[in-house]
Order: sequence, then C-alpha cells, then structure tokens
Amino acid sequence: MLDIRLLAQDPENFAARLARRGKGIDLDPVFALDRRRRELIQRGDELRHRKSKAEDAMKTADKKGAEFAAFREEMRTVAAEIKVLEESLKVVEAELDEKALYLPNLPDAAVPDGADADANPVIRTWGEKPNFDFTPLEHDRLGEKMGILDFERAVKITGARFTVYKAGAARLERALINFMLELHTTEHGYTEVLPPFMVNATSMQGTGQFPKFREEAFEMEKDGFFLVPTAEVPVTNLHRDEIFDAQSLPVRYAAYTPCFRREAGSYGKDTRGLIRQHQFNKVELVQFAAPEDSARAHEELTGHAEQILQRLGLHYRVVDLCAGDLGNSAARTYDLEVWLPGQNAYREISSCSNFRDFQSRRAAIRYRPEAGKKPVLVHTLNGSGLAVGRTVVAILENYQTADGRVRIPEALRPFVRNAEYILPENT
RNA sequence: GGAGAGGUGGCCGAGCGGCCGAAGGCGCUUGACUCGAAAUCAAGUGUGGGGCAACUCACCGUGGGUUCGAAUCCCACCCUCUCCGCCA
Repeated sequence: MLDIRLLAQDPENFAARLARRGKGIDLDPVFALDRRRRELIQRGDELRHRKSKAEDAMKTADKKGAEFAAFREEMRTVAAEIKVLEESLKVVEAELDEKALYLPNLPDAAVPDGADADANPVIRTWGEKPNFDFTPLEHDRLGEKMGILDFERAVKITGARFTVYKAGAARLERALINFMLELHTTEHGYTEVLPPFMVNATSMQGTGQFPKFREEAFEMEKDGFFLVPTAEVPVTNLHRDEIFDAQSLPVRYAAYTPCFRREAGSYGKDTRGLIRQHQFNKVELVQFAAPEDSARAHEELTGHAEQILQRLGLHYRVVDLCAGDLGNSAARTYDLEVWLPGQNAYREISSCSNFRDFQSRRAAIRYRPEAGKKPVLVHTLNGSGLAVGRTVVAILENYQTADGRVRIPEALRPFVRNAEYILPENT
C-alpha cells in the first residue's frame, strides 16, 4: 500500500512514477476520497469535542435539574448526528481502502524502462552452458523414462499440475531442501522458520496477495484459511503489528514451505513437467531491514540465492525486471534464470524483491530508530532461495548422462549418503 | 466434541457507568550520586488519525447494542488457557 498523504503532496510526480508500469492509473478518485475522509473526521471530531465538554458539565450538574435535562436532550441529537457521520466515514474509508489496496508499488528510480519481460536487461551471467555429445532430454521425458517422475498417476490421484516424485527424484528434492536451508542458516546468517502452511486473510492482505490476487489462492472456505502461495506470507506476517528495536535489524529468516497456487489464467502455459505446478516446494529468504539498508540488503539476498546455483554448478543469468514486468508489490526485482539444456532456454528459478515499505505499511511492521522516537516502517525483502522443483528440473536436464543416469552435483552428495548418480527406477 | 476461566499499555497486573488513555510494579530513556558500575533517588516513557499551529479525536480482543456518558452493563463473534473425550 502506498502512503496517500505522500501521494497527495505531489500527485503529478507519483502518477508519472506509477505510469512507468504501463497501466493507466487514475489517482484523482483516491485523492477525492481522501479529502472527503478528512472532512468527515474534522466534523466528527468537532461534534465529539462539544459532546465531551457537555458531558463533563453533566457529571457535576444536578441530575434532577432542568439544565441537566436540557443537556441530555441536546446530546441525544448530537450523538445521533455523530453516528450518521461515522457511518459515512466508514463507507468512505472502505472505498478508499479498496482503491488504495489495489494500487501497485512505485518502481524504484533504478528500475529499467520497458513494457514486458523481453525488455529485462541481463545484468550478469555465471557459468557456462554444458556441452552434450547427445541431445539432452527435457526433464519430464527424462523423469518418466527413468521412472522417477510420475505425471499420469498424479492426475489420477489429484489432477493436472500435480506430480508424484519417486525414488531418486524424491530423494533429490528432499536433499535440495536440506542443502539450501543448511547453507542459508550456517553461512548466510538466516534463522530457520517452519511456519504454518495455511494462513488467514489478514496475512494475505499484509503481504499484498489480497485483495487483488484472491483468485490465485486455494481457499479452505469452511475455516477461512488459505494455503500459502509462498513462505513470504507467513514469515513476513510473523512481525505484523510489531515494532522492532533498531539494533535487532536486519532480521533474516529462511523458511521451507510447499507453495500452492491456482495458476488461474495460465491455462495452456507450461502444461508439461514440473515447471508450473499447483503445489511445489520452495525455500524462501525473508529480510526486514532499515530503509537506508534495504538496497544493500537486496543485493546481498540476491547473492545468497545465487550461491545455491553456484554450488550446484548450474549456469544462470540475473535479469533486472523492467517497470512493465515488475510484480505488483515490488519496488525492484532481480530474477535468477537457470539454463535448461533440455528446453534450450533460461527459466526463472528465483525472484528476489525489495518491497520497501509497501508490505510493512499494510502489515504495520515498524522499528524504532532511536529509543523514545516515533516508530518508522521497515523495509521488507524476500527471494526464493530457491524454488526446489525447478532446481530438480535444472539438475535433471544439466546433469543427465548418455546412458540414462543423472550425476549428482558434489555439493549435494553429503545429503544423499555420497551417492554419485540418480539411477533409473524400474518398478 | 463437552464443561469452565480469561482477553487491559513492551511485559506483569488493578480497574465503583462519569474524576480512566487508564493505579501499581517491571522494563526502557534521561538526570543526580559514583573513578566507573550496581544499588538508590528524581523526571520521562503507548499507538494511530485530524490540524500550519495551539490543540483535538479515536483506540482497554472484534463487531453491534443500552445510556447524555461504557474498559466497566447486554448480545454475537474471534482467540487463548484448564479439565474431560477423541486423536498423529
């Protein structure tokens, strides 16, 4: 959520910055509602003030006297008037909220111009494309052939966009989760968190999923809970309505969770394989930082996610999302795109974003820069470190051998009893 | 699922329908004392909104209601805890 008061001070500037996202956003109705809101507050305060003064007098007045009776009659009508004002205020605030909660974040000044993903500049590349003396298979063909990924039976037991992992694939997924968490917690200074996999609607609003992207969430209608679309939601909301001490920042959390997404509107996209699933595993990095530190923290966090790819020896590139491709809540985002030789393409495997105060304003997450001073909104950041299913895809495609096995990267071997290869499973 | 208890400021904990934004304690900040620290003493210390400001309004789990007036009374809901049952 954006700061309406700030926006109202310099409407043209903010409108121009929002326009970089490419969608026409009309701020005038927001400002009009904000003005109306302040009007109602002022009139209400005035009446309440008059009423409380009268009540002070009534406290000591003779309860049976004529003066008391007169006051009582007058205040009765004032109370009714206040009630009417409060009701209109409630309506105006609901409308304003509705509008304000739908406004996207302001892109950082450093965000490159551009309309869509094609305009995202590549800012660095690590490693090289592996050479094959055979034609590498796509992971889903390979996984099926090896008998370690079962897409058909997943359809039977659940439906499309779900997968059953078996044997070497299941073990690989599990090893990757452990590998990632171990690295981030022991070398990068993150505290491990294992949060609930269902959250309430307030949490979803706090991080910006609601109200705009409600269609994307799996909902437990009966209980009012939602399956987490990413660990970002429960982990960022850990500190909702809290005030950090200055010295406790930055706070860093690493969390494994499965992620559940309805993928509404992506019918026909990536229908095969593990790339786009309704349920996938992810290790997420979340940071709470002081505003002046967040840009640096963003670079750092991105580097932490990159470390995973580097240790696994996977070639990737980093792209700087342009204004038109930036997610709704983000002020700046770097995507890590891993090379997939089977698909002959780079695919997103991590997205690292700085939300600045967009989420913290919604979720009221603040810190006190100095004892006795007013609390200030923190900046929140997060990034995948990494999407586990897509990492499995990358390993299968990059490390497949001519004889139908998959070599396991050195860094991962301690997590699989030093096995060197994933072997076919013939059951 | 059944029975009961309770939700008040960073924490603990009082609170008669008006004098309660809220006693007291702890914590924290500042000052005094000290070579320094501890102890002690003194003062200060919630959040948000409106207003250029003086100032003002709201907030005692949430939402309604009664009343001139509600932290305090009534209703509904949410949450927490204890006991019983069930259960990985």
